[in-house]
Order: sequence, then structure tokens, then C-alpha cells
Amino acid sequence: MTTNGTGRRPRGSYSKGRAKRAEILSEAVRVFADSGYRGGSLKEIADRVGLSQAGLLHHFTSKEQLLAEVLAERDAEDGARMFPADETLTGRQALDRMAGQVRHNTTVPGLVRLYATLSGEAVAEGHPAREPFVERYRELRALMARAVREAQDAGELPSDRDPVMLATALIAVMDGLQTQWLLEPDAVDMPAVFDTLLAALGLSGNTR
Amino acid sequence: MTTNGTGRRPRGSYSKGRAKRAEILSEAVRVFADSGYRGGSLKEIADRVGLSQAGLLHHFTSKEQLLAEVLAERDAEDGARMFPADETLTGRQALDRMAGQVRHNTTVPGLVRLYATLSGEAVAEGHPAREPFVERYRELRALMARAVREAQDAGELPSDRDPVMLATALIAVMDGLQTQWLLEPDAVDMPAVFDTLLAALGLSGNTR
DNA sequence: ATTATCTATAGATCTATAGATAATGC
DNA sequence: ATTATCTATAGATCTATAGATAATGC
Repeated sequence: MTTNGTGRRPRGSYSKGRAKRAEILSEAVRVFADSGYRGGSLKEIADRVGLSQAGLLHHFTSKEQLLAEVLAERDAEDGARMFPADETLTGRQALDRMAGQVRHNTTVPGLVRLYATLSGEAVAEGHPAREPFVERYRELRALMARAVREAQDAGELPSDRDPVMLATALIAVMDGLQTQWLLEPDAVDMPAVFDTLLAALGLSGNTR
Repeated sequence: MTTNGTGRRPRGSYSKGRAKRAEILSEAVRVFADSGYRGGSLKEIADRVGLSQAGLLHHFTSKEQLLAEVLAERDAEDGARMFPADETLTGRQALDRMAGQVRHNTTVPGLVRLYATLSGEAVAEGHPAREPFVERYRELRALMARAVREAQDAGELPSDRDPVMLATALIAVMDGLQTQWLLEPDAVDMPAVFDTLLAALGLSGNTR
């Protein structure tokens, strides 16, 4: 099963090819962040990495596949950032981690714009990013709901509210803040707003 | 000053023209909601109102102008809905009005999608909706901050948090909820989440 | 020999303009 | 006479494929 139909077996990519591929992915993030998936063109990405548009499509069979890989890569990276697989967080720690992510986000406006732009497009019927976003939010809600529940059980958060509702609201704030911040960075202090909200919700020890 | 350069004076539009114009605006909302500004084509809108694409551009000189008018019309309508010019609301009433808007939004998914889609695009440098959105959020924050401050002064909301921060957070929740709701309506009860948040923030009398 | 790129091109779009014809209403 | 529409078209794009050539490494 290592041979193909012709009897010759494929050799896989060369190291130069793998490097170019990675370069394409990283420029695709920038272009999709700037212009969205619809508005971003393969030619623009190709130009930035010094390839022809057809040359780019040697590495990715279609624009849609390129987007899918961009999303997969970003999800893996961001997921590891927020919830590393090897550690188990208490509810309180998870909420702090979320606040930390908000703080971190102010240093990566490009990535923030990527998500803001793509999530806007993704609500469209048939958009290639739709399913990935549906799943992402589904997982996030479950993860954060567990964190809220644990924090409540530990007495770090008032227990009289539904964890899923609060979790949904926290994720919503995080997203909504990004839009306002991207539009007017100087008028919106994302981390301060988020911390204020956590404190107002009664997260103990968070009163700044 | 009622004559133009040729000595003949313009007659203005006929009633048929005005009707068509209104029809175009309302279909443009649908198309831009479905596909965004970038993804939505004049031909698609023209087809839906039974005009050729060139015929449509008799009523609006460019795609950009059409978008501007769509936004102006929606802003006027939604603004009047949330904060009618003739009544002065107390802080508490304004917050309730906001919750009411969230409830109302579940009945107009098309409009919700329009804003979610356009705000995603609008964060791009040079996007024609950018400035309108910047101003819209600036006004909303001021309006809601005043409401929060008043509610705090009236003892309906704890006074130990910054009104502008809380206002920014409330607007962010509203927006973020829309994205999650549009992606998975059955998993996200927008009004319930929003009410839960208001209650958790200590808005008196709001504990459901 | 296989992978990495390129040029060329098909086949779809898309917006905006020019110029002609049909419909409306001073 | 002026407005409302249409057809035709210029001029830009855009994605994906075909087929050729250059670079890499069993």
C-alpha cells in the first residue's frame, strides 16, 4: 500500500516546499485578517510570499482548503494557549486564564481582526468557516460553563446564576469587546472592561 | 437657484421611481445580510427587485452609496426603536429598553445578520462601513454609560464600578450574543442570557 | 523521478459608464 | 421634457486547471 497506481511511490514534499507552505499559511492569516475570506485573494497572498497565484495552489488545492488549514492551525495554537492539554485548571484559574487571553489579545491585533472578520462572514449560510465556528463556540461554552460551575462550587462566584448562561455571556463580552476595540482602540480598554465585568459579577479577589 | 446650468430645472423623481428606490433599499438589506457588503452583488439585488444591474444604478450612483443609505436608514429606525427622541428615559428604563431590544432581535434574524456581517467587515482599514460603525459605538457607549450612571445613582445598580466600562461590556455582550445565536440559535437563548447577566450585575428586581 | 514553480488561459464574476428606448407627468 | 430602464461593454478581478520548465534529492 506504499505504491500508487503506477508502481512508483510518492516522495512527499521537499523541505523547501514545506517552508513555503508554512510561509503561505502565515501570510494567509494576514490577508484574511485584512480583507476577510471573501475579500482576500490568493494573488495577494501569493505576491506576499513571492509566488505566482498558480504556484500557491500547488501547496493548497483550493482557497477553501487554505482557509480550513489556517483555522485548524490557529485553533490548535490558541487552544493550547488558553487551555494547555497537560494541566487541569480549577474554575477560578480558567476564568483568570480567560482574562489573561483578553490581555494577550491586545498585543496581537492581526489575529483579533482575523477572528472578528471571519466570525462575521461565518454567520452566512454555506460559508466555509461556519461549521468550524459553530463547533468552536460549542466547545468554548462547555469549557467555560464548567469553569463557572467550579468557581461557584468553590465559593469564588455567587451561585445563584446559571453557569451556561454566564459562560455564554462571558464569551460574548470577549468577542464584542474585540469589535469595539478594533474600531477604536484608544476608546476601549479591553482588559480593564473585562476585569471590571468579572469583578462586578462577584468574582472574589478581582476588584480592580 | 431652482434652475440648473441649462436653464431647465430638474423635476425630481416620479412616484414609481421612489417606490423602486425603497424596494431596492429593503432588498439590499437582505443581500448584504446574507453575503456581506463585499460578497453581495448589485446584480443579485437588481434581480430581486426586477431591474437590470444598470437600472439599479440609476437610483444609487454606486454600491458604496447604496450601503451608506442602507446604514442611515437602519440607524434611524433602530435608534428610534431603542431611544425615541421624544421621551427621556431613566437609567433603569434605558437598561430595560436594551433588554427589550435583545428580545426583539430574536424576531428579526435578518437584521441581526446584517449587523453581525457588516461589523465584521467594518474593522477593515478603508471599509466604507468603518466610520459609521465607529460613530455608532461611540454614541452607544455614551448613551449606555449615562444610563448605568443614573441607575447607580438611583440605587438600582451597585455603584462601585465604572459606568463607561460597564456600558462597554453590556454593548459587547449584546453583540457577541448575536454571533453565537446566529451560528446556533437553539443553543443560545439571547434574552435569557442577557437578563441573567443584568441580574448577576445586581440590577435590582431583575432576578429571573 | 518527483516536487516546485511558472506562464497562459478558460470561464465567471463584478462595478460603472455610454447610449438608446420606454414611461411618466409639467 | 424629464425620469426610468434596458442593452452593451470596458476594464478589473478572481479561482482553478493544463502544460511546460526548473530545482531537489532517492
